[in-house]
Amino acid sequence: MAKKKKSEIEWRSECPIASGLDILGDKWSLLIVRDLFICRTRTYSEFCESPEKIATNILANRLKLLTSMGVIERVDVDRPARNNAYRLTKSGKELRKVLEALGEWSYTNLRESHPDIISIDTAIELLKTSRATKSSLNA
Amino acid sequence: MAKKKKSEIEWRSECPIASGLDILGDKWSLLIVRDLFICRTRTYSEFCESPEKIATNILANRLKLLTSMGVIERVDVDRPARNNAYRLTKSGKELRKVLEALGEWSYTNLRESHPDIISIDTAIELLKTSRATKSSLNA
DNA sequence: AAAGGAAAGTGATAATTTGGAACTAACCTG
DNA sequence: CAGGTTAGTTCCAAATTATCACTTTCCTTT
Repeated sequence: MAKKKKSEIEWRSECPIASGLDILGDKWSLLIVRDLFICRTRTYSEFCESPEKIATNILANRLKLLTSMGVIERVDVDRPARNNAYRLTKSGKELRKVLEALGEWSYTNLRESHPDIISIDTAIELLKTSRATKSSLNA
Repeated sequence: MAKKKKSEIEWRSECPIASGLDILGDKWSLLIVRDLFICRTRTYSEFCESPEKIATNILANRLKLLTSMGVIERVDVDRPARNNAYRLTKSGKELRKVLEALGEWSYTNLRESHPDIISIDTAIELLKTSRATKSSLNA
């Protein structure tokens, strides 16, 4: 295995929930993971097109962090960045239950304050079809 | 039902995952929820004593936000703040699956970068016994 | 082989949020 | 009714996020 610098993370405690939040506890990281669940692979510019409109520097920062933590990886590890999409690792795929539980909670509990909220299944459909072009193919 | 100002939240999209993160997507909110799952009720100063050491201004801010979103509430709605603990609402209790999934993921996937991480069950034991005093009683 | 274009980032700077510490207000309690 | 506790606020410095222009690389086209 090649060298990977794991973690400049400052773990706040030994608690697994706190530690998960040390990595994933922000508004963007799990959205990157969500996109990869839905589309399997995703290029840099495709991430930028998701409806939440992540800033490019934050995207670059999160992709680096998630890669260093082994949650995502390049589809083609040692080929140039251009059109070299990202995908979930085994570890990343294991986040499925977290995303499903969060999405389900939000759909049933936030509707009053956020009337336009849609179900996970609808969200998946939307994200998939909005960009059903190349990256869904090279999976 | 009395007036509650729901949400000054800016929803980034209609996606339930993104919307959940609009509220809970930070390093602290779910830790407050975690504490309440473990201890059932929790006072302001007890939250401050949790091992991650949240700053008091952020705590106040998050308690206000989670209350306004109906995730937590005062145990004794119309009595003075002093010793008036917080607890989960029905909505808040439904976050259990999110926390469990996150904790499980972290325990199995972060151990390499965070060797001291402990299991959820151990974390629960620790938090419970570290402050098994009053607030676990008035539940 | 050079020109052009698009994709993947970087960098500069402004706005917002966080974190730490001290401070205040309200209330029990003796 | 004095003193200590508890639940916050306020202030300010530091870190993070957002906006947006810029650079670089490499792929295609001629």
